[in-house]
Amino acid sequence: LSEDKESSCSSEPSNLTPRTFDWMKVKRNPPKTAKVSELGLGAPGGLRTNFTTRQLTELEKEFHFNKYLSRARRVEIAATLELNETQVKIWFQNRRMKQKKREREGGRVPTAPSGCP
Amino acid sequence: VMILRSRFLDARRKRRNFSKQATEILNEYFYSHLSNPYPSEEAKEELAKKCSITVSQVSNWFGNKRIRYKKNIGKFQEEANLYAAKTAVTAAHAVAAAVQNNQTNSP
DNA sequence: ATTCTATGATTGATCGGCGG
DNA sequence: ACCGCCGATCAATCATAGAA
Repeated sequence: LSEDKESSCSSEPSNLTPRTFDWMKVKRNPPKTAKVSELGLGAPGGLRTNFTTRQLTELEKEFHFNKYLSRARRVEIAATLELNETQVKIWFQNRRMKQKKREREGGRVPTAPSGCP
Repeated sequence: VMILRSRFLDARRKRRNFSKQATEILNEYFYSHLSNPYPSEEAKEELAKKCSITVSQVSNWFGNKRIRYKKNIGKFQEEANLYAAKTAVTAAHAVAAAVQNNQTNSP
């Protein structure tokens, strides 16, 4: 069961070993959203739900109003958009991360190496 | 029908491939750290500077590289050997230089 | 010009850690 | 023990650039 972890620095470059390290074995558990066991639907478990434009628009509107959601508001939004509270919660988390990312390195081009014809 | 796919105006529409040397630098790091290709924030910043790209782009590159590498290790075998040899040569030169320097300094 | 593949970016959701 | 958040990452997908 236990595999060797890592061997620091290799002193021999002739190591053509296609060794498989732990990070290559990492597997994520399938999404818990919409499982087959609940309703007799053809929707297989473990699918990345595609948000509709309407849902995204509403979420975006709400985000502009509040960056963080209260429990009550979350329940409300989830019901309106037909989503789980978890999905709404996660959407807001990801949205906040996205916001921060854009603020940090938003308006800037590292350099302008390529010409502009 | 054609409705429902409007991820309209995503930034990914205009995508520019990284320069050859940037990809070179990123691959060198990736393959010389194949046992754990997860650069720290500091390392990402350094790579970003050397490649003239943003830290996010460095993160994207490693994210894509890791996933695609493990998805099909065989497809990257050549590339892996190529960079392994390259770093080996670099290391050899470094050692040679050190030896030379050592001899001229302390007889 | 058309088809297929390589690749950068996006994003819903997971993992591990932290604090309340 | 439970829950939400953060930061990083995963994994699947999108859309385009480039090769065939």
